[in-house]
Order: sequence, then C-alpha cells, then structure tokens
Amino acid sequence: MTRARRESAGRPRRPTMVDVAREAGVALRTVSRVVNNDPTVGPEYVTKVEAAIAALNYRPDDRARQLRTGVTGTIGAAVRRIAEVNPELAAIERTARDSGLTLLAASTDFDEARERDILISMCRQRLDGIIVEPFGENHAYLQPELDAGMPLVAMDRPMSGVSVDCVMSDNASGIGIAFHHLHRHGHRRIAYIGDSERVFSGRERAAAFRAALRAHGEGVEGLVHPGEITAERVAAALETALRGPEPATALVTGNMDTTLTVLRQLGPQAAARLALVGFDEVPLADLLQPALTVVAQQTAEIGRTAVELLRARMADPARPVQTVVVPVALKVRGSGELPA
Amino acid sequence: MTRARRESAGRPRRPTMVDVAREAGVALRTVSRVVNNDPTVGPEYVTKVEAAIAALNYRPDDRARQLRTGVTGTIGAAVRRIAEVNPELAAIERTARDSGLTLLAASTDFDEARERDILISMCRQRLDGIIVEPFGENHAYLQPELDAGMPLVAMDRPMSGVSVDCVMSDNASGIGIAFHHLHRHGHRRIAYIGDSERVFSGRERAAAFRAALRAHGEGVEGLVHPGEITAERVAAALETALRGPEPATALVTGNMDTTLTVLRQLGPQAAARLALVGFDEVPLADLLQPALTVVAQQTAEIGRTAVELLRARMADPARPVQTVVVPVALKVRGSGELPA
DNA sequence: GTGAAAGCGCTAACAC
DNA sequence: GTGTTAGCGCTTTCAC
Repeated sequence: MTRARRESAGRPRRPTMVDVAREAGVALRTVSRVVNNDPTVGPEYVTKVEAAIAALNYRPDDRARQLRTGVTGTIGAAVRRIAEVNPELAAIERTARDSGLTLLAASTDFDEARERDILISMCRQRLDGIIVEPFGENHAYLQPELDAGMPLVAMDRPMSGVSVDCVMSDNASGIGIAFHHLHRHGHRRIAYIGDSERVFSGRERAAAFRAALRAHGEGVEGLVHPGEITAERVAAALETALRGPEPATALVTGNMDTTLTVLRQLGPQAAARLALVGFDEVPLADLLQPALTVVAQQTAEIGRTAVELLRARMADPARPVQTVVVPVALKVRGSGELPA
Repeated sequence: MTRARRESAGRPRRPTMVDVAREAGVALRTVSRVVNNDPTVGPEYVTKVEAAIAALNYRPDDRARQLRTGVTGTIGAAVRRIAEVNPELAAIERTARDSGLTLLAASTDFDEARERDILISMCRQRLDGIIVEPFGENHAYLQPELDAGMPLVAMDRPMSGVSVDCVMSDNASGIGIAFHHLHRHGHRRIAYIGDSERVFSGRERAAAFRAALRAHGEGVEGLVHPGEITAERVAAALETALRGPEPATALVTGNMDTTLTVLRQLGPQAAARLALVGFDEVPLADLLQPALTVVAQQTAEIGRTAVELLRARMADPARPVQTVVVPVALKVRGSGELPA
C-alpha cells in the first residue's frame, strides 16, 4: 500500500535488491555478494545477477548500506570558505580521494552559529570523521561527540574547550622571516598591519612581530596595527605608520585580506615604492608591479596532514592527541627587496 | 553480542532512541515525536524526554531517518573545482542554505571518469537533487537515474545525451560586446585567443567572434585562435596575431585562464600597451596596470538559478525541461579602452 | 493524546 | 557456495 501511494505521487519506484533477486531467480544474499564483489560467488550466478541489475537499472542505496555497516566512507570538511582559493581544501580533497574517502565540504562562512550547525549536522550524519578550520571561540559543545568517538581534526587554528589533533602553520617563524628579510634589505622602521587579535592567528602574528621589533632594539609604538580588516581601519593604520615623524619604510601584512586592502588603499604608484612582505600567498602575485614577496604557507602540506591525522585518529581512537606545526617559506618576488 | 563485540573494539556505542525511551520511561514513538518537534506531545513528556536526551548525549542518526523517510535534505554540486574562486558555487551554497538544503560539493577536476564516479555516487546516496557543471562529452549513462526520478540541473554548459534543465551565460552576446567595445575604441584588427573548440563554451565563443569579424567585413585569417590553454600555444597565437604583416591592435581572451596566460606571456610592459578585453572576471583585475576590462558572467545569478531550477524539478518531476540564459555585463576598467 | 509493531534497503550471522 | 533470518536506527501506520 505504501508503494502504491508513492507511485501514485508521481515518483517512480526504484528497484531494490529484492527486485533484482526475484528477476535473477536467486536469493537476496547472492545479489548483495555480487554487488560487493564477493569472490566466493559462482560465475553463473554473477552473470545472472548482473543481467538482472542491467535489466532493472538497479543502483544500490548507499544510505541503507551505511546504516547497516556503520561507516559512510565520507569525511566532512568545515572550512571558512569553499568556493574561494583554498589550497588546503584542494589538498584535503585530493588526499581523501586517494584514500578512497568521499569529501563533504561546507562553508562556515565566518559565522559561529553556522559553524556549529554544520558540525552538529555532520555528527548526526555519522560521517567517518571531520576536519574543521575552527572559527568560533568555544567548541566545548563538541565534547559529547568526541566522547562518542567522532574523529575530529582542527586545521590552521587550534580549538578551544576540547582537546583534538591540530595542524597549523608556524606563524611566529613566518613573521620573523618577513621582518628579517626587510631588515636585511636595510629597513629600520618596519610596520605591521594584520588581523584582529581576537583571532588566534592575528594574536600569534602580532605578538611575533612585537617580539621581532624588540629583539632588534626597536620601539613598538606606531608600528604594530592589528584589527579588523576594513578599508577605513587599514587606511588609518597606513596613515599612522607611514606619515608620522619617523615614518616606516617597509611593511609586513598579516594575511591575504590585509595585503590586498593595503594595495588598494595605497594605489599602484605608492604601492610600487613601498617595501612590502605579505603573509599568505596572493593570487596573481606575480602579475603585480612589483611582483609581491610573500611568506607562503605550505597549504598543500597542511591539507594533506589534516587528512593523515584524521585517518590515524579513525584507525586508533585512543592515540594521543597531536599538534603538527608546518613550516612556512619566503617567496622572493620583488616587493620585499625594495631599498629603504 | 554484536554490541559487545563493537564495544570491545574500542568504539563507544552511541545511545539510540531506544535508550532514550528507556531512560525517560516513555515509548519509542514519543521520543521520535519530541525529536521532531511534534506539537501533539504532552509538555511533561517533552521535559522528561529532553532530560533523557541531555543525560545520554543522544544525537539522532540522520542516516536512519533518511532511509526511512526517503529524503536526505541534501543536494549535490559536482563542479570542476571547489577550492578555487567559484562564485557560482558560493551562490549555490547560499541559496541551498536559504532553502533549508545541505550542500554536498565535490570536484570533478576536469576528469571525465571522476565526474562519472561522483555523479553515480551521488545517485547511490539518493541525494534529493544534483547540480553539475558538466565536463564529459556524453552523459547518456545518467538516463536510468533520470528515469528513476533523480532531479538534475546542468550549469554553465548543456549536457549531451540526456535532456535536462540548464542555466548558462549568453556566450555569444558576451563575445559580441567585447568585440564592439574594442571596435568602438578605434581598433580594426582585433584578435581572439580562447579555449579549445572541443569544449562547448570554447566552441560558442570562437564562433561568435568569427561572426563578429564577418559582420564588420573583416577577414578571419590569423585572428581567431582557439585551442588548449598552454604557455606554448598561447605564445604562438600571440606571435601570429601581433607580429604578422597586419598586426592586431587589440585582443579578446575567451576565458580567465587565457587572460592570465596572455598577461604572463606578454609581461607587464607589453601587456600595458595592448588593448585587452577578457571574458570572465579575474581576481585582482582592479590591481593590475592598467586595470582589466572584462565581460563578467553574472555568476551569482547563475548559481541561484541552478538551485531554483533544481527545486522546481524536485517539486514537479513532470515539468517541461527548461534552459535559462543569463546575460553578461561589461566591466570597463582601463585595458579595453586603450587606443589603437 | 500514547504505545506496539512493521518496515525503509541493505549486510552479517548461521545453518544448509 | 547459497539461502534464510535478524536487525542497523529511525518513522509511521494503526489500535488504544
């Protein structure tokens, strides 16, 4: 009766294994064996079953298989942005695919509530594991899921409130490298503009820059400008850094958004004269004039490691929690080598 | 016994509705009602059940719900690249979310076999619908899925071998706009470099460019260069177009990859002198010198429409197949307004 | 209003 | 080797 109802609703019923078994004249179990390539099935049965499958256009229902076996063969990635340049995500996808895992990717969109919705939904779907580029400030609500055995790995930033595996860049070294590169090219007043210190990486990078200034006996005043990345805030920071009594001759930007905002605020002429090293790779950096010197994160390595950590956790839920720090690399292209 | 085995394997068992019902001292059905916010449950039952849920850290298993109800609440997007700038995908995600649908995004990665694997896998998962940016040349293998009622929408390109809803840009108009813009700025020898004519959009755009040339009484020889987008091929095309006896004074590029390859091949100085209009928006187009004039696709509109078409198809499997053509828009920024 | 029982489509015991 | 049976965790008839 259920069936009759559904058919009359307009949607054609899909054949199930039962239908295939009847069509082939074999038992349900045999069809299941053929579908799963069980080598212990007699070849004549294989032929019969495959014929029936083709005749009915049968497609196994993965949902039922997943419910029965308990595994989905799918891992989730909750990143701040899919649909933007995101080499970590690309590496995650590649690595997952190579491991025979399907990737379910979703954007948290810099929204704490949305991040929570997505993570909870992934848990309800009983995905085999989750990689998250955390955004929210408190993830204690995930503790029950972790207790229930859900494998979870943090990428780019650690999580607060729960203890999970994590892979991230060596932010402090990257800022140090940028500073020293400019210093070596003769600059003595070097300024920093970057993300808000409410954000983990913003905090780490601003602190590392202050440390670099102090290590060279320089004062900090007027040179370190963390904060929201808006045109107004960045313009004000540039004004302070470059127009004061002791103007900076070089600039380090703390992430890609900052770099682009700075370039747009300065305009092509001024930008071409300012020594600049950006943290994070920038698309088309090589086409700008001068081409942009950056400290690049090893994004492919980060994404790959995230999947490796996740797989290790899936294989052994009891293994100790691990944090992997990936080194960064300076890409010398021109803007960072301008003289003072 | 099964349970004991699984527990001994190290993975803690998650509580099910049965456990919640026992804990709360109510029937299974009542727990289901509470979980689904059925308003006909007595308030004291709601309290008891919610207490039990909290006590056990119960999370419903979506797989079981999906199997039972037949719907997943999830649509799939098989695009050529997630993890690259992909405004269509961003719009799909936004629109899907606004409709209460989860998005499962996967990269076909310009690989026909992979596209096939992904689409078949999405069908096996019985997703509620699929949006595909088709890459392969023959999708007849999807016919059984369509017959079985799987809603499917093509984006950016039509599909061959099956008849499905489609949303795409007005390629021909876009090329015409680019040509006329350069023509209006005094150029008479205008060349075209673009994607291979094996690709649908490459075919449409090259044909439109030839038509524009002819409409202005110009010859075609040496001016139209469709083909693979490699540094060598583009360099050769540039050589032919710009260094011949009648060198072109302006150039139309057929997609983003072509535009970037041309800019890299020319180098900053030569690029700054060539009148250029690109098809497709380019990241950081405003930061180049001169800023890049492009024919931009209305990507947000395309992604939104793809979801709308899919939802319409899900609601009414019998509705006639529809193709939506979205207009393009010229973005005047500098490179396309250089004199001859 | 609530509760018992059937069943979504599949896989895994177990006997044959 | 193959067939029968139970059950994954949930929703949904139906009687109460």
